Amino acid sequence: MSLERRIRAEIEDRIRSGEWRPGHRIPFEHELVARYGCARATVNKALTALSRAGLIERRRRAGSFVAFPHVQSAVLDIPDIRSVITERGDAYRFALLSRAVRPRRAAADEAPLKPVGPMLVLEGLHFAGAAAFCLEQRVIDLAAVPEARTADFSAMPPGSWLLDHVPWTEARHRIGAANADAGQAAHLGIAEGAACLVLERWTWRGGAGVTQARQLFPGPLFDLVATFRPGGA
Amino acid sequence: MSLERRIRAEIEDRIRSGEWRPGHRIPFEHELVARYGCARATVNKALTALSRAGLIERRRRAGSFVAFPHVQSAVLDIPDIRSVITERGDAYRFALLSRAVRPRRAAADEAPLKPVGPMLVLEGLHFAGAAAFCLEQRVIDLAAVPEARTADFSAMPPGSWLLDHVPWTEARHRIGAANADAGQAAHLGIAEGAACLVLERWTWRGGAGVTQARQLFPGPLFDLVATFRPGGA
DNA sequence: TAGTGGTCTAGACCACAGC
DNA sequence: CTGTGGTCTAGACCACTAG
Repeated sequence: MSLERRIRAEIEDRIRSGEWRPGHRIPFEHELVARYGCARATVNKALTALSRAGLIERRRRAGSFVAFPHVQSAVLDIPDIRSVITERGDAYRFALLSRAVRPRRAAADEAPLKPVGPMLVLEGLHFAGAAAFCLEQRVIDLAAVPEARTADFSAMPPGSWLLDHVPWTEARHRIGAANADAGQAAHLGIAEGAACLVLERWTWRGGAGVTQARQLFPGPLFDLVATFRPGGA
Repeated sequence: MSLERRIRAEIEDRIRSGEWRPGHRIPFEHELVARYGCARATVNKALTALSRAGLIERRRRAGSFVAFPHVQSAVLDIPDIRSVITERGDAYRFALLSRAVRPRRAAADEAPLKPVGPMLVLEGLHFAGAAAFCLEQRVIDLAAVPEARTADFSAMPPGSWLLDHVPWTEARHRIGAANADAGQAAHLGIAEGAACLVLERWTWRGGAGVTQARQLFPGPLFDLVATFRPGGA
């Protein structure tokens, strides 16, 4: 453990424990330098990291203060489906349901994918053990990824294949809820109309749209992840 | 713009543009020191920041490399409801629907709130203009926040009130989907059974549970936010 | 074993916000 | 003004690891 991490951890503990409440002024850099007997750069690095994490606010001439959690903002970590399943101890499997090549993109929901060329349209199921975990509908721009036309998606999920072949540089996400239609419900083994969590993802590479994925997770509550971020903007 | 930010931005641009593909070795620190004519600490700070952001991976004796987006992980930013609404240009309003004090916590869904004392149970609606935007059901531990017993929640959302009175130090979130029941549907002005996005939040202060909130957003697709994070774990 | 990144030092100058 | 944090320098030693 580096000294910088130790300084950071000790201050973070005092904040999280409530010993230093929001608004409390934490020691000046030169005071911490004296306390730890180190250079100011080391103390500064620790405090800068705490500031980036939103735990403290720093003001010139005034000092550093425990941040007020002004905004109820938080960050949800969306992990990879495969790792979610395997880390729960279940066996992961992907099954392709359908595959088609469409001459061009549909207008509505694929708007972020700019090119108007042939599109590969896939539908598949992610399994956790024997149970369906996620229904995935995916569109791949064949102009951006011509190799996808001959790729074998029968066992390998398209997301993983794409990662290996066309590393993305940018992604956007949308999250929401939708009632499962009859076909989706049958695939997922749930009742028609049951609420599903919907995760949509668009992926670009160097400004060019690569793929769009729409993933349905059967509810009622999908435990994603929890991350902590106080302060915020 | 500091020199460190400039170095970081220039490298980040080359990665995001696709000029430096995943696996590409970026210049050694001493090469960047020569290129920018600065100290190694400055270059190191820039590269360390890129490494933290997941854009590059650093290996001793080998160098720094553009990271492979191994994991399809991403981060969803969950903003404050009020700011979401006002930033869309709508007027924000909160209306309290019900208020009650329950002798102790219910067993099931409030498990993370450890204390078994009296609980304040609130239900309210967040409005965007005239339309219901979010139905909130909240439980406040009166042992942790005794002032809440006499607080006026008729217009001020409990989340904001709590922020002012009991700044939290830790929060956990869960996200999912649920079918609106008859009562919820009526409040939200949607059909019974319509899929809603559900956001659950537990808040602690110094290890003691403070409050639990369950928020229903009418679907179909709630545009939360999109953040980018390549690499990942 | 040689060269990389990880960390730290003991200074320095500056911008800026409180006093 | 004065003192804080923001940034940078020109070194240094060390741990690790790839060759």
